[in-house]
Amino acid sequence: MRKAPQQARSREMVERIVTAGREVLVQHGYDAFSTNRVATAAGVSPGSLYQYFPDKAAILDVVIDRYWAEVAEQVAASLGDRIGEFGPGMVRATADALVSALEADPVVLRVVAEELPIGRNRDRRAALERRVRELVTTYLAARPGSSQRPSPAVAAWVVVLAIENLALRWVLDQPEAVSRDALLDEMVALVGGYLSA
Amino acid sequence: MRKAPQQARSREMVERIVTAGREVLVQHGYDAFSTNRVATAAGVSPGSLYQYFPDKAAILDVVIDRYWAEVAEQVAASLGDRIGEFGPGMVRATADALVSALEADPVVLRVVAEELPIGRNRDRRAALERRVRELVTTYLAARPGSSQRPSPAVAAWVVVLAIENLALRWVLDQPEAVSRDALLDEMVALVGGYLSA
DNA sequence: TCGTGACGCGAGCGATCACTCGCGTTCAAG
DNA sequence: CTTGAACGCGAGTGATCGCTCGCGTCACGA
Repeated sequence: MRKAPQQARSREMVERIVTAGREVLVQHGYDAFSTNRVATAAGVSPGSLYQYFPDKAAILDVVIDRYWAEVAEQVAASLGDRIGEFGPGMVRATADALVSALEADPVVLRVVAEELPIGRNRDRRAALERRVRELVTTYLAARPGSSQRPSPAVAAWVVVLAIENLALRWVLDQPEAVSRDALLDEMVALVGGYLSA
Repeated sequence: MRKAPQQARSREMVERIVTAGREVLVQHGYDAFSTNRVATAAGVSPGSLYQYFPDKAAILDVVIDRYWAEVAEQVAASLGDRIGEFGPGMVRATADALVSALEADPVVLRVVAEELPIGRNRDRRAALERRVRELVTTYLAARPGSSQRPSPAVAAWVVVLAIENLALRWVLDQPEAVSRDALLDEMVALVGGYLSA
């Protein structure tokens, strides 16, 4: 941010810009995400954009940050709530939370996950994964069936990446052969089978 | 393609354009992938590009197509060779083939998988996945430990997506905690544990 | 050898882009 | 009320973009 908005009207303007950025992204796609278009959609002059955002990418980053932060929040919350539980129910609940978070706004998800150059998401998604992975690591280290073959950290890496991709692709591709319940069943089987292999 | 090159020199020019496109993509990134730059890198005039390519995206598509087709070819070949075998060795060999294929040109992989709008890759990657998934489906349907809980098609979907993401992220992120052998071990454990869960 | 179509060229067009700057307006502190 | 800073504006700048077009060159069948 070039400078911090101090008055209420400027804070509202920044909000309008970010919201408009999200809308332009969803409705017109990444290629049409131009500063002039975002400014028009926000009902703001192009010059006003640059009062608080250093460049076009900064606007995009805020939009992406907000999306992934929201997803991370939901998953981490669900995971944190059940960190004491053990067994398949906990896996299922967490997977459910992830799928639900991704399902919440599939249009934004599609744009963010399929149309954007992934490099832009990389840091944010890495943060989401790291956060979840650490929770899973401590969970695995504490679970009863200890003396696991892979270290908790490695096992967490495997589980998180596998589940993440399954959830992402299920929401985006909606494979008709796999119902939502079936997806969760397979996730539980995948994780359970792996950890007790 | 706007029209097919008929003489030898024009076929060579198309080749130079595609090769130059790959180089521009690798060295300057997606944002700098402009027709003028590709033409300059190929030692060709901008006008000549449009004799055989309808637009900029077509050049990019050929570059991407070639990359994923190569990966798919290697994985499918390895999978086809061992379609009769059963047991963890087959899983490991196939995973090894995938990792090797991705390792072969990590620079192109990084650009293709991280910098490009994924929408461009989508069809090609979907083709790769479908091809592999079908092979895995027939493999699962024929394997001894039959009467599996999930249908072979669903199990193949799960296994392919999980392994694909693990391989991709391992090659791209090179997590120091996970050696190449350890990665393959975990993949075998993941698949084996899942299928016998 | 000649004619014809395939080929290759590159200046340049119109459009769009990210971004700036000078000016008028609004807010809030004193 | 005064005043200076924060704010918002939008025409405009220079650059770059994808792409075209008219012209000269070359390969090849007859």
